[in-house]
Amino acid sequence: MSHRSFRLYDTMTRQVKELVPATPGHLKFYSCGPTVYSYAHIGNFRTFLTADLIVRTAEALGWKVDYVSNITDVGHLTSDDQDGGEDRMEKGLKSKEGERFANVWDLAEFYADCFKDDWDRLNLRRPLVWPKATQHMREQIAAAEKLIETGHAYETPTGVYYRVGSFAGYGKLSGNTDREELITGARDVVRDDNKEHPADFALWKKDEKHLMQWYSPWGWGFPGWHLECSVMAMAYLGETLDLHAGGEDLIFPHHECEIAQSEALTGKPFARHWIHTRFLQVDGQKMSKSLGNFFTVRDLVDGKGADPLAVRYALISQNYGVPHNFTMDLLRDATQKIERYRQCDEKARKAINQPGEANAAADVFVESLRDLYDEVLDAMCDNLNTSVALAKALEGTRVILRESSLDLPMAEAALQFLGDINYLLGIVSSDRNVPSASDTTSSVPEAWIEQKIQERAEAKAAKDFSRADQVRDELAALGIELRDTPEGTTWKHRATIL
RNA sequence: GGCGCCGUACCCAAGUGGCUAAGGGAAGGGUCUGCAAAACCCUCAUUCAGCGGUUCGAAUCCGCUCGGCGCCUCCA
Repeated sequence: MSHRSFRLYDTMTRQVKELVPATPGHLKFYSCGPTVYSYAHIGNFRTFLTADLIVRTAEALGWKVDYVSNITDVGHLTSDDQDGGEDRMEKGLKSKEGERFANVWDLAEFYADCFKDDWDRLNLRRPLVWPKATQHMREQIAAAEKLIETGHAYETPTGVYYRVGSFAGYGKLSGNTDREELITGARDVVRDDNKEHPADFALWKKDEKHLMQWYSPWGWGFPGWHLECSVMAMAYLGETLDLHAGGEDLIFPHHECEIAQSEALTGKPFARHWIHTRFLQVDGQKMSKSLGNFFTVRDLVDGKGADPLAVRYALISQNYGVPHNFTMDLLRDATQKIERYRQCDEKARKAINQPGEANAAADVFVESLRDLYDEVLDAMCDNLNTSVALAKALEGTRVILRESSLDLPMAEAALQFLGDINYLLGIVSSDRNVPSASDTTSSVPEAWIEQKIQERAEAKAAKDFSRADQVRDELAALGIELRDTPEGTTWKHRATIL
């Protein structure tokens, strides 16, 4: 459909290369999702937004996209050790936040639902499916059995382990190919003398006390963390994925182990292209609760009154391949941009219904918007260069807003442009009706606001400007911003982020 | 120790061998407005952390120095 090639950095080959689906124009894409033991934070969402932008770009190119993103609802141990690690679900349940849940299953379901709400609020495309690890236990057990049969895994008194030495390609993604180095690294956390090699990882853990357990050929227990993604990816997308994505921390060990398992199972490459999003920092430092720079979507939207689309804008404003620094300044900046798109959208919609007189500059206008959109798409195809894409898109808003009036062809071109930009970047309006800050923070009745505006209009008409300003200040104190336009005064809730 | 990234104006940031170093914010000036807000227009880096090298030519390639950061079996 398009002559454009979609170029993306590939972690495996360490270079930017064209993303080429096995079936041209049909992308099979798996993106690693969160473990739902708590609310997902904005760093998690930065990674999911990378996947979202890939889906959107591919679709803008006219591709069909089979997009799968999992939800990990099993609390894997924080180590493979039988006594050292703590289960993350269990930890979540024992935390203050977790006190309200009766068990880990309820906790997982609650946070999975929250996760989907936040996903919608940030206007991410929904995947074809959001498979859960607990729904694919049978396949995970079958995969472990097969790996034992083929000599890639072995059973011990504590579980089933993948024999890393049986897979020649182990380390090809991360570069961690030195077995001795792996021993050094593994020694810190993993002390299981039942394993043949310290780098061997668990496919199944025997544990009759675990809060989530299933019956297997090896007795009661639960699956290893890496197995679920191999199994779910293959269940929905086949043995070889076109693209597999995740956060940079997943390169090793998670994706390395997925490759080892999957390729040992099928004898085929697991994914043709790998992409990883660098971590999000906040105020120049790694997010952490102790530093007080740890934000969830709801912290920003419900807590600080941020516009969800502005959060989205801020998170995608830097290329996924370099660390991104999130700050309140950045969010404020993004809020302004989102507001400008809204204004643009309003102007275009108004002009469709009431077009201005024929404008001699219409041809130039239409052409420049078309050219700008092409540049935006080009930028996205160039390894998701969002900085350039957003800059070019913003130039489009200026083209639209500087015209005093739009004739019909211009209005149509403007709406087309905004629609295309929104389809590709998701920053103009949300695909779904989701609760926004103004819905949840508003305690002021609209009728009262309208009454105040009327009061101000009367004061203005009587040239009693001090009275008019007094009304405006009163509303401003409640977070309501007035804007006088030729058609009258409008109002909106001001984002309260400061 | 291993692997990797970054350092461009007051701030964010694109550009990675050659036309005038994108874009945004802030700031200053202007249009509009009763005044604002928003929007629009104009101005705003002879220079790309520092030093040295390669080249006809470098912010872009190479080396060194300084500064900041990430990952290395909990993690998006």
